[in-house]
Amino acid sequence: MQVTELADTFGVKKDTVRYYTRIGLLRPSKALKNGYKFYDRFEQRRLRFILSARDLGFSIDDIEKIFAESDEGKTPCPTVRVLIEKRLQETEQRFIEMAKLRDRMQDAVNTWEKMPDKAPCNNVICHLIEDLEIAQSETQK
Amino acid sequence: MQVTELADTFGVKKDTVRYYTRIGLLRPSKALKNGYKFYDRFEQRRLRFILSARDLGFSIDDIEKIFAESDEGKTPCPTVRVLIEKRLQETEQRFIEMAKLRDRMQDAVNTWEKMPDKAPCNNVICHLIEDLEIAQSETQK
DNA sequence: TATTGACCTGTCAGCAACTCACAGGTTTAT
DNA sequence: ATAAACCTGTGAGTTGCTGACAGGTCAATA
Repeated sequence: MQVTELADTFGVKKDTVRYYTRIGLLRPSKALKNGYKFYDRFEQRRLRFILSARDLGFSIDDIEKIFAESDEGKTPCPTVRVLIEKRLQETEQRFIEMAKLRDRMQDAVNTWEKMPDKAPCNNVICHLIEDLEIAQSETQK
Repeated sequence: MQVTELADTFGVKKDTVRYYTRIGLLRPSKALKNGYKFYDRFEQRRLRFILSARDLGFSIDDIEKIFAESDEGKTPCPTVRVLIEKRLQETEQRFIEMAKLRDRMQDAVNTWEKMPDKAPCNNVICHLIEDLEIAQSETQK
């Protein structure tokens, strides 16, 4: 299997496979006479693993660590358990921030509906943005 | 005001101010005799604006567009209204994806609690990750 | 056999929004 | 005068890809 077939098999882009290869997550042999890279069953398994781990929020760096351990014959499971805890916390955090951002944005849209456009005077760039807090506190009255 | 004081005033890093300057969002004069950049009241106002817009989810590129319009004397308000709608949708989308990811991760952690560590055999890299779907469907029985 | 065109390859550059590293200039205190 | 502390601008690195591109390969046709 070379890059195109591998990519198609797993539903990813060729460039993604090439990227994983370049950074060493995949290690195809260059056995083909024309010098093209050849991905055997083992590499296919590795790609499947990479994609599963990616879907669980592991970073490329995490996956490298996991591979390093399993390549040495050690079990990567304890590392995996530690890593996912960390990534889960980060995701939780980013989820919360994202929710806050969404609320701020929604508030802005709502508030702006009642506000007119204004040409910029020398002191103001866009009054919608700059007057937002004031406008919102007015609304609360 | 030079970079350090400006950064401290607005609670951002010097490097952030430098970055905004480098990409042209801030345009300090080089009036100081030692060649250091000087940020006047107007630039301070611009930085405040950048930070407000950033907090509302506008991208650097968006902010550039807004500045471009207001610098020409046009009102950026209509652009701002259009842009925030787009950004809000994107944020909503990412929020949803984040929630899904979080749930997948949480499921994995829960499932793994009942699973032992295993050394990698020649076919398996980390069975926690590779057996996850199987393990989860078993749990549902 | 030559040649056209399609397809395939690896490598380099670029994206967002910073952040870090670093060599060197400036200022202050001794 | 000199040393220490601080400040500056610029270049490179970060994450996880994605796109561009010049050139190699191969099957089919003339």
